[in-house]
Amino acid sequence: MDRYNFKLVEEKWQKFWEKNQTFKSGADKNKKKFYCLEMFPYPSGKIHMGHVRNYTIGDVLARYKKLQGFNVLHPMGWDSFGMPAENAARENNLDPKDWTEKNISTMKTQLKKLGLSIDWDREISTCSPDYYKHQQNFFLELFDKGLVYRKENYVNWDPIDQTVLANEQVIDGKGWRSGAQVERKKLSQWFFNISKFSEQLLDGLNNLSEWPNKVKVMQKNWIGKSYGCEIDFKIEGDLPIKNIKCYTTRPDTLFGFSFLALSVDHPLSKYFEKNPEFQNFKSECSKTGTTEESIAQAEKIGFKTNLQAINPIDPKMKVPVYFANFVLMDYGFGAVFGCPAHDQRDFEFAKKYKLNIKTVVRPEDQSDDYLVKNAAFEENGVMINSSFLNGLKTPGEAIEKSIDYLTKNNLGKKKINFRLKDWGISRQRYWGCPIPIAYDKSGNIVKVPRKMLPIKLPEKINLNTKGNPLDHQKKWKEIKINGEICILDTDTLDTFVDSSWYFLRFCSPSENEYGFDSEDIKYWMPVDQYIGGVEHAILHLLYSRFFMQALAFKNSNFIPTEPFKGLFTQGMVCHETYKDENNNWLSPDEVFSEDGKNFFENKNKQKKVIVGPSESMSKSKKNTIDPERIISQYGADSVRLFILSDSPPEKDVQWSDQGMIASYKFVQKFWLLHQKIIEHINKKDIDGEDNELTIYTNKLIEKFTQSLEKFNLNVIIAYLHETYNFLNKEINKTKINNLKDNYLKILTLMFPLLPHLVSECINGLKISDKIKWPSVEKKYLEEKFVNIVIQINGKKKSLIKIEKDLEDKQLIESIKKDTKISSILNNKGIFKHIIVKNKLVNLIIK
RNA sequence: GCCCUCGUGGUGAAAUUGGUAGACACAAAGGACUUAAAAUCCUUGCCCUUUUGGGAGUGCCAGUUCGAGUCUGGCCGAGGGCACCA
Repeated sequence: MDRYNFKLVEEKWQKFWEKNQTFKSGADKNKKKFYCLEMFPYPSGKIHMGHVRNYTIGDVLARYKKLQGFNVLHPMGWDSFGMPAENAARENNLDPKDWTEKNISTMKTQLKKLGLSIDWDREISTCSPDYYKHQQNFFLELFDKGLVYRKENYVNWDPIDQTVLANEQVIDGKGWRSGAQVERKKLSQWFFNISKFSEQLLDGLNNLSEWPNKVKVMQKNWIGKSYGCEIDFKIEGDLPIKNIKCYTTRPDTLFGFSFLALSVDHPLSKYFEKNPEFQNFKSECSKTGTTEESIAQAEKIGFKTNLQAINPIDPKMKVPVYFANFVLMDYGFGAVFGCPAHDQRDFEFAKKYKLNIKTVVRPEDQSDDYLVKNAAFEENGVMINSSFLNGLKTPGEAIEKSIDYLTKNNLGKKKINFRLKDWGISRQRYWGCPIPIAYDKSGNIVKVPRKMLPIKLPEKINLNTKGNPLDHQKKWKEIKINGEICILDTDTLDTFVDSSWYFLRFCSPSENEYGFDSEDIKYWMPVDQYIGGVEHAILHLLYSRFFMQALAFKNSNFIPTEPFKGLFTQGMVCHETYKDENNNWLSPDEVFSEDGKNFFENKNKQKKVIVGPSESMSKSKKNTIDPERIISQYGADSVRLFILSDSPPEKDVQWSDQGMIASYKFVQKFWLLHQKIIEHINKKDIDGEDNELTIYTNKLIEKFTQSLEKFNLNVIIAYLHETYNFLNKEINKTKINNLKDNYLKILTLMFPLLPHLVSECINGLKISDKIKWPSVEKKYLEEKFVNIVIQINGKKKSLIKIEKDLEDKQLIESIKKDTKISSILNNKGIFKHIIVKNKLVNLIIK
């Protein structure tokens, strides 16, 4: 018998698929389609195990759907703009383009070795001008629709590197590279008006029945719809401002009003600019940075003004006005009405500045003289000390009545607010899509005419400059528009813009005039199954949903839909972490163990290794396993099998060398079994039908298909082992007349998981027709005998095999004859019995 | 602090959705084959019993039910998300 040579076989079939264009999506638009998409990778250098898992899951699905007769679109591309290229280029004095292209070529070769069923003719790369020229066009389209605007916004500013930092580049309030204290700085930047679609984006979630609930909840919280009220406060003091608008969700607690707090960026702050104490306070606030973490940890501080705010609902009540660090300018109106008794944050502020704390809500089980003492009371309750609201339940009645009152007296109105902020898309970086906007001599915005697109990035420029590299490109910046010299915007677009429409581009990757062809979109969209990491649960997925809305806005040819009908978020690949005595990370290759418990360094076998917890594979912790090495050692099929076998795909999976070897052995074992089966088939001397094998096969088809539909890929691999065990045991007893048919069906089930091995096996069956996903023949699922569990008082006591569909009386009689049961019954009377047809009988005895 | 998810053998996990708990696999121990090793195959798995057999058992405590890993309430633990959002 031959050993299975995965190297030869895998190479052979990969060549075969390529030559026959097996994975090219069909042009026939009358056929049922299936769009299977995995999140496209950032070309960081080499593929990692996370990619292997992600793309294997997608590949199993794509191959399965293809066998079911769907016209499958399964493309791949590169999310190739972004900071790593720029950083790597700067460090090694390279060009980001060269670096990126080299990585793409490496990773493409690696992905091909995995045997993925990808239509490579549709490959796209976001850093290619062929791609981003359409994106620049979309930018202008949205600009014309009024969905893009320019606004001053705060950024994390590194004063040493003279650059803007992303939130994750700020560590403990300091720049990751320079270590300088990060400042808040105002910059004029471009924004997409995503908040305009808050309502649609929230509503749309209800239709996404094939999305994980977790992701929908995260998006819902992110959008953050709240029901409340907008209130006008009159201001007394020596300033020309006489009114301040506030947003609140608790207008019922207005009688507990104790201070008004403003953001330091509130328009009113301009009257305090010259006050040195206010300046101090403001810079104190700005030191906290813009990261959420730092804001959350900051102490609540305030700056008292000489102003007073009047309670609209009780004009005799006048309270001080403060500036406070906990009030954000971009939510509500940058002003908060403080009610310390019923808001913990206000409570802490009031304690610190010794402000009045008036209780206006009591718990339902307390009397009207209830007083708030150590913490704010934020629960449901009953109104007290609140004039016409007294005795009402809150929230509910009391909120309704207070809004009614404010509306009738023209003091405020009902308002729905969203937490979702507009999407800032300007990045002060080189390696991104240039913004197709220029400025004339007077600084006015000038759109770059469409026929001048794309605005290409300048190549081979010096990146070792301070600030934004494009700023230094004097020649590039100058552009003649309608005869006038203008200066291009030197910012580039957030790379999330690139990935917000790439799934549309895959439908028409070579369309030249526009980003996509509307006929193609109508056929292929939405993506039937999108697969990727849960880390993109909010931003990428929300932005993509927004992009569909924005394209459809004021465009009757484009119907707004959800881009991703089904979403699957796979878990990460984890590995134990290792450190040496000096606390340096060690890679799995650098350690060894004889007993699996004690680990030592390879270099110096005396040195003990500290084994840390298993964490998701990352270069920084050195706990990675290189897929390329594993593929060349064990073959693509074995790796695919292992990466899916140990855990459900939505959960994290533990890398295990033993598990990997076991998968490899399975492939080898199966090949031996295959040869035995072929030998058997060729005997042609045992007559008759083999019902047992046919029944087994049909049961398998049923449960295999069900589990596959539910993405229980680890379970179908268990069935695979079961099937191997069954065939291996039964093969010599099997009659061969229908062996070939059943075996082909079994191989077809296995094909999506182990495409190379199975292709080779099917080849050995000498079958000329194309294989199809097998369907269940119901008649083989019906059995004459069933196993019935016998319980006594709810506890399992025995199991009998008996004819199906017996009458209750007959069944009970047969059960009484069972030796175990009769000995337990011992002539005791049966008090009651419960029968679950063909499954279980529960006898109740005293 | 709020929201979500999850707790099953030594390990990764199954369980037709309220009906045989631990399928399948990894690891371990014992055995078979072998001159030996590797490879392969078989058996075992918590407690009591020599065996036949019996019992406990799905984080903990209650409840619903003929019957609970699955449903309800409370508690404990782990993971993830959000957070001065007014």
